[in-house]
Formats: sequence, C-alpha cells, structure tokens
Amino acid sequence: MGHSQKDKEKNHAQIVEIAAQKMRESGTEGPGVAEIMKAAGLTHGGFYKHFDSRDDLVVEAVEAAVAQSREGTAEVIEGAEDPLAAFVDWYLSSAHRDQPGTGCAVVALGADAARADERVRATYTGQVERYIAQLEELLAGEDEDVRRRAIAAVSAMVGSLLIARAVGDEDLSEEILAAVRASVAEQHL
Amino acid sequence: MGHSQKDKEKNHAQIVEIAAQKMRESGTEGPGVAEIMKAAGLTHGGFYKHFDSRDDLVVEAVEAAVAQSREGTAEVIEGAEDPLAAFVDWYLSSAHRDQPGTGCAVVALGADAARADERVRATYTGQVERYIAQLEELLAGEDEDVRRRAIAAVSAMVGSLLIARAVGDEDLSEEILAAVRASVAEQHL
DNA sequence: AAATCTGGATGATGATCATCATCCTAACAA
DNA sequence: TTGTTAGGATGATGATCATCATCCAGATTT
Repeated sequence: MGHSQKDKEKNHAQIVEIAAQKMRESGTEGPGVAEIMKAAGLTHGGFYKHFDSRDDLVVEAVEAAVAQSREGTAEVIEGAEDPLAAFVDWYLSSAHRDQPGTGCAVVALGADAARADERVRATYTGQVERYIAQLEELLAGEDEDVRRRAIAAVSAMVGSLLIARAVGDEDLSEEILAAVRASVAEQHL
Repeated sequence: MGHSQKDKEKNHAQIVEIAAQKMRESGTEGPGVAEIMKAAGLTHGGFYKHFDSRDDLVVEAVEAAVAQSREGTAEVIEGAEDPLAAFVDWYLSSAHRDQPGTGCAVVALGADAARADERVRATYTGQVERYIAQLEELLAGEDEDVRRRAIAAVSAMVGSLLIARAVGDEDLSEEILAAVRASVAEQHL
C-alpha cells in the first residue's frame, strides 16, 4: 500500500466497489465506514481523504452498483441465441437470487432509493429506464403496446426477485421465479 | 395514562401500530426505540415491560403490518362490482405509492424480510401466499395456468410499486403504475 | 384501608457510529 | 538529495443507540 496517486485511485475504486456490494446486501445504511474500509484493506481514518461524507460514498456506491447491473445485463445478452430468454433466465435464476451483493441494483436498492436524495434517485431512475428500453428491444413487438409490456415485464422481474429473496419457503421461492420466467417468455410469441 | 392492565394492552397495541407504520416508511432498522415510544406518547424506559428486545417488536410490527395489508385488501375487494379492477386500481394508485406507512407490507418490507429471522420471514411468506391465492380467485380462469398468472401478477404489482416509489421522475412513476394496471387488467378477458 | 404489584418515567450504561485532529511516511518537485 | 505535499494510520470526539437499574405512583388484592 503505497501513497502514490495511482494507489489512491485504486483504493478509492476499491472502497466504492466494496460499498456497492455490501450496500446491496444490507442496505445503504447497513455497513459502517469502518467495516467498509477494513474490507478494502484500509483503516477508517483515511476515509475522509476520499469522501466528504458517508452520504457521498452512498452516491458513488449506488452509481457503481447500477453500472455493474448495466454491464452484467449487456454481457448476458451479448451474442445469445435467444437474448430475451438469456436475460430472463439469468435475472430470475437462483444464483442471482442468492447473490444480491453482485446482482441487480434496482431490486436490491429500491427501498433505499425511495428514501435517498436526488442524486441517488436520478442514478436509480437511469437504470430503470435502461431496463425498460432493453426489454422494449427484446420484446420486439410491432404493436404500440411494446413499452407498456416492457414496463410490465420489468416490474414482474423486479417484484419476483424481491419476493423470492424474502420468502422463507424454498419451494415457493423457486416457483415464483419459474412462474415469472414463463410469463415473460410467453410474451415473446 | 393510567396503570391498569387495559392501559397496558392499549399502549402495547399502540407501540406496535406506530412501529408497523414507521418501519414500513424507513425500514425495520430505521426508527429507534425512543422515537417509537415517543410517538406512542410514552418514554423509552417502559419499552422493556412490553418486549424482551427490539427484535421482538420488529416481529410484532411486521405481523401488524401484514395484518393491515390483509384487511386493506379485503376491504377494497368486498362488494366491488369488478373486484380485480378495484384491487389493482387501489394497489397501483398514487395514493398507495405515496403512503408506504399504511400500505402493502410485502413491498415495504421486502428488503428487510430477506435479512430477517425466521419469524419475520414466515409472516411475510404468509402474506405472499395470501396475495397469490387472492389473485388466483380474481383472475378466475379455467385454465391450469391460473396460479402461474397469479404469481406473475403479484410480482408485477409489487415490483411496480417498488419502482414507482424509488424513481425520481414523477411522470415515469405514474407511467409505471398505469402500465401494470393495464397489463393485469388485460389478463381478465 | 393497608400491602403488594407493576407499568411507566428518569437516568445510567456500554456499544457503535460518523466525523475529525494529529502524526507518520512515502511520493514527488526542486 | 532535500523539502513539501498528501494518503493513510492512530486515536479522540460527540452523537445516537439498545438495554437496564432504580424509583414513583396508580392499580389490584387482601
């Protein structure tokens, strides 16, 4: 751990990365500054050389989480034979359900975003619009309802993942994922 | 403020009620014991005459929030000419969006339930199953897909409300509610 | 009516937290 | 090489929090 500017940038990115993960797991208010810094291999004191306040870290962490969601989506779709199926199957997989820390920011941070400041909400809104646009493309209908159906599909996928994570019954959780997978795929006819 | 047993029961119920509201607004970890007690017209000290720990209050508050969701649903449906439309229009209204404290527990507490203990998750699961059963009835199809469609509808409604609350853009928020309203109603043919 | 019980108030307690002041040391400019 | 800058570590700070000990007064019991 040197003191060069490269090191600072690297540390900064590392802090944000860790925060983006932990905050998706336990909410934006969940992890403390000390916990985040420790996980980044640093001590809590240096935190304010990187951020004016913890709230500023929340803003950057949400941006990072959203960026990851975006990149993850692109990766899954890219080059897939059936892009819609690939996207939906990945989004509504047990693996995605069980790894909120690296998963969709819209579902993991929805409750927090509703209470957050303008900057966070704007970032969040951007990703929602991107998901809708993405599904408009994938649903690819010629009808004028494409946008409406895209919004419905995004809502169903987000709701499904939220509920599948919270439900105590493993079988029900799987059933909820499977049902929405089938329901969205059906729209593709 | 007397000291009779009736008073205690009343205070207990009041504490739980307040907590059920505040926790839907700011998460189960949001409001402190002192804040809740003050809102209930009491001081923080007496809290442990009612609960062994704050976690026990969370359990009772989630139960109360779920009970309210259940009763609210029944009320809206009861005697409506078109019960499905009545339910969906109420659930996906701007009023419901803007009042999380008295609204659906499944959407308000989803993120918290995923991290909570067994008792909370069991309560949460019960309400999810109730919503699904409710929509199975309302969708009233003869096909074997009713349950699947019911799950998809519940997911879409929950996701829609979550996103509509978090999105910074008022117009987009309204559009998301309207789109899912139309989408679910369409299934009723 | 006296004695007991108990719900609620007051006021610690220790833990955790975000924030900051200070110091050390490695990077970089001269 | 030397002096300056600034990133990171150490260790306060005050605020907030859940929890609990103690006390008071009203309720309940005898």
